[in-house]
Amino acid sequence: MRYHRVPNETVRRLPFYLRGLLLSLHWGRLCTSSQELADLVGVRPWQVRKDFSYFGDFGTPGVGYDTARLAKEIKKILRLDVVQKVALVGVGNLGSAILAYTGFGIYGFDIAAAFDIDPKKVGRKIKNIVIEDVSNLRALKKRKINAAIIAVPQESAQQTADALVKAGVTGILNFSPCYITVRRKVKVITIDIAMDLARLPYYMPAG
Amino acid sequence: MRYHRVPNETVRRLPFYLRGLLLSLHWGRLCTSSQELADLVGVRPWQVRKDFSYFGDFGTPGVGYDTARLAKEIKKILRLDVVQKVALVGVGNLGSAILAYTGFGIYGFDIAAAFDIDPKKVGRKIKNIVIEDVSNLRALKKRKINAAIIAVPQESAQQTADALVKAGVTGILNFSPCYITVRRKVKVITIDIAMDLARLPYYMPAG
DNA sequence: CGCTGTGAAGAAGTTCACAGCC
DNA sequence: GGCTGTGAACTTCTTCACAGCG
Repeated sequence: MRYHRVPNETVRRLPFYLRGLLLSLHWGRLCTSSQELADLVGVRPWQVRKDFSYFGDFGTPGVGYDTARLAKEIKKILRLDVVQKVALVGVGNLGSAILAYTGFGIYGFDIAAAFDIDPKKVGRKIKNIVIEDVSNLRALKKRKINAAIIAVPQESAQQTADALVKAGVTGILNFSPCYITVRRKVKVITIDIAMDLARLPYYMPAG
Repeated sequence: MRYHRVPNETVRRLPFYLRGLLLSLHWGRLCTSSQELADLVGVRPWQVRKDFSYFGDFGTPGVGYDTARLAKEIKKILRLDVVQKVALVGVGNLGSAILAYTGFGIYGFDIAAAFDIDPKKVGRKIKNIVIEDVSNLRALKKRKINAAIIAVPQESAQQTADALVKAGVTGILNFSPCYITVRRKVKVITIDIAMDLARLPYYMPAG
């Protein structure tokens, strides 16, 4: 199985497995079976085994997976074994919430800089980070930041992305409700909150 | 094609099409072709046509789709043609940002109530909404609210979901980084920001 | 001609069932 | 006996290619 292409869906599930394993580890479980891990993340055991099989033989038959080792392996696969510096662009309501969020740390992310276009915000300090003017984006490469979170209004999302790519950013998490085009080699993941909410009623029984 | 099961992926794309159509409408386009719409949302034209074909013949050969009509049809399919009342539980950083967000309106959502467990927050007013104590969740059914957004800390997410389901909620948008179990018939969509960020480095060229 | 709608072909992802190891 | 790893079957989704209508 080792030589197959890894499905995108498998990659999407890896962070979920990691979360489950860290939880399992936190509970003191030295060993975690595919069944236990599956229950923790809401999938089926064979899916778990199949997913891991793309990367190697991590488990021990009759026993399960070494919790700590598997967590480490997944971190390596996802390249979360080194600290990933991230820039935040747009410190409005959502941007501020992201800055205040402490959940990124366990995955090795460090929000190392924050930018805004509003002169009233520039210079203010949130969580030890001084908000800079967006013109400073140019210097991102020098600061070894190559991922960014976009939390600006929709109408400036594309130009923000363009500036980021120009500054050497190769990964973007976009919270603006719009489709962003970038050159191949740059990965954009868009989270559109309203869009996810919008498909909820479809699945809800009539009321 | 009309009698086939609708793929989940198609349902996931419908809100994107709706966003594109509303944009097209905003630009005064009476007619939108599958090619134009595809460009607006980042898919291929045949995907657009196939997706719509599950629901009916909305287009005119040689011309395209009547922009306003198609938007209306999608709203009907997604049940966004009636106002959907939504409750927000957890008015922390993220919850406040969601309350302040104005992007839900165009899809017919009305955040009609907000709840928190912190007595210091209860009674405060944000955007014309008075924050209530979580014990008031019980009355949701009477208030005809059957969808909710969970923005509470991870450790209270499951119990919040349980309380919501008990109160008659059948659709939940969950922002807590954890897997929530509910009985069949209740739809949960989870947005885990850190999880989406966590798969970004995998796709980024080494740096 | 241009653009839609769709069966059929192809690709991608999931589930099964069981061999094999502890 | 228990649990992993995986080819093969199956299901789901995407893409193609083109008939058919305006």
